[in-house]
Amino acid sequence: MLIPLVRKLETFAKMTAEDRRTLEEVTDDIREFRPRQDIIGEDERPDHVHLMLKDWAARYKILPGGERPILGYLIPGDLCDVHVTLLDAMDHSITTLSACTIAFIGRDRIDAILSENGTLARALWWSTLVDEAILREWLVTVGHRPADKRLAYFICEMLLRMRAAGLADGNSFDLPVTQEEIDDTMGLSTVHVNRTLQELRAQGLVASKGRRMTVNDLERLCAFADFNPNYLHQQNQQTSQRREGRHKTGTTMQAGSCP
Amino acid sequence: MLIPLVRKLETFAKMTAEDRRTLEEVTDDIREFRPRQDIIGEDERPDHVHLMLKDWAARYKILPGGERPILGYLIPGDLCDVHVTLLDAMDHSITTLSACTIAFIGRDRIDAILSENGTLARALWWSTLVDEAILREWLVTVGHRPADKRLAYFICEMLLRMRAAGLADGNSFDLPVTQEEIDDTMGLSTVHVNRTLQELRAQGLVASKGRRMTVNDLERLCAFADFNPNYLHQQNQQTSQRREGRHKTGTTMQAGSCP
DNA sequence: CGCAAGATTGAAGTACGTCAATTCCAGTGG
DNA sequence: CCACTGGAATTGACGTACTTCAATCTTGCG
Repeated sequence: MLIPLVRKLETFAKMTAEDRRTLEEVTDDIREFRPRQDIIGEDERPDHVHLMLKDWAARYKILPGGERPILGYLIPGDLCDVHVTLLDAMDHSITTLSACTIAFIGRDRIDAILSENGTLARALWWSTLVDEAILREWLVTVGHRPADKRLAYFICEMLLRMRAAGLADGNSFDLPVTQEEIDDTMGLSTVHVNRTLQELRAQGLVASKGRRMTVNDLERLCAFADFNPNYLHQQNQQTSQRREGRHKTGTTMQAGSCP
Repeated sequence: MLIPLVRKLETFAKMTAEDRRTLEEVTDDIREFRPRQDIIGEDERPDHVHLMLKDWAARYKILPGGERPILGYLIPGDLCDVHVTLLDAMDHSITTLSACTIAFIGRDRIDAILSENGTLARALWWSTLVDEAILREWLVTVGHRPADKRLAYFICEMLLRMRAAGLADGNSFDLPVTQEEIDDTMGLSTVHVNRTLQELRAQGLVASKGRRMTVNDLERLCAFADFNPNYLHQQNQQTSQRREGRHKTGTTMQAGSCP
């Protein structure tokens, strides 16, 4: 269950057996969620932190006009807001997309880890910095790139993140997201997302059947999207992949080596 | 010099005299910057944290097409990335807008504060969470609101942040930003920013002469922009303003009370 | 006073949005 | 095994908020 989190943190620093045990001990409150069920709502004041174990969730806000911008996706291994408990209340909501498994970790237990285990504390802080970097890159993409590059960028990012969690199968991964959710994410209309996706398919950049997204040529897709993966800070990714020998396919494209 | 930082942190928790002294001791490396001078560039690996003391700076990236999206503004009292030193390298750059005064704080000194002073550590973490919340709200605004609301939102936010730093004079504040920089921020063209600003002025919502921005009717501007200040997490702002008696004008509009 | 940066204006083009059907498809029940 | 159903994907026609290009005007400043 914890493999995605451990894999992700190993991108930053080697985890010892004890670190892993600490993480296991702390994730004993595991809950199941239905699709499209709120995990936490705006204005609530959480006393625990959520760790995604299976499937995807999304952060969102509701605008007065009824629109529902999506602010980020949480995939297995993502820990949501290590320090939310410092805030007065949530300024956004989090919902599941598909049926999800999520661990609830009490704030005291997180605080204990942060103060007692230097390696883990640093790794967790590192992951929050990466979350913020992702947010910045989304801002660039949504605000300054045309529709086709937005979608290409989104697919690149999610593939690399899923890889880092050990959940991609070479160049394809499960994308449990409707086109309507993609337009809430990228600030486009459903119609335009649909047509733009068709274009990407027509150019042979991606293929998708059902929820499965396959990137035919990651190098070309990255180039097309001006995707520079440095913001994901996966600098150790290549070595960690090599060490663990996870990938069957010998793709030339690895995180960190996009043009 | 430290008033903006202290004021800001007091939004979260009361600072003792010793906390203030700690902050003062740590800000002994003060440097002056020219307008539009890079403070730190993408791919650099900083070994210190920057604290804005005077005037504004901006985070930005450079796109292959030459565009220069702005990702955030740093105003006096803003501490940039308390934990950057954990990352391999900067994924964006920071530049001054006008002539700035900035304190450089070594990573060891920040780490010392974080491990030795609980109150300050919590306050600093709180401020990083607020930074992230601001980023999320920008994403909503840039991706999902029309041009006129984007600008209105931007002006609301900067006024409230400047107030929280004690740098607004009632409803007006110095906005050392050109229209071109606003369009790099909000993902619009210069021409459209210009026309939209004129519209806001024509509706009597704002007035600006030179670098001075004045909000004529904050309540109306907030309503127009669907501005909900909860994301700034200034919940104690009202009390702290009352306690310190900073404001001359008796504006009805305070952070936390937007409709 | 004069220069360069910034603000403003006009005209023409386009990427994207909206509305409204229609088709596709996974899951359910018979 | 097939028919049914509701959500999701797709398509077409049309409208518009925004962009681009290219001047011109204004302002801060040495």
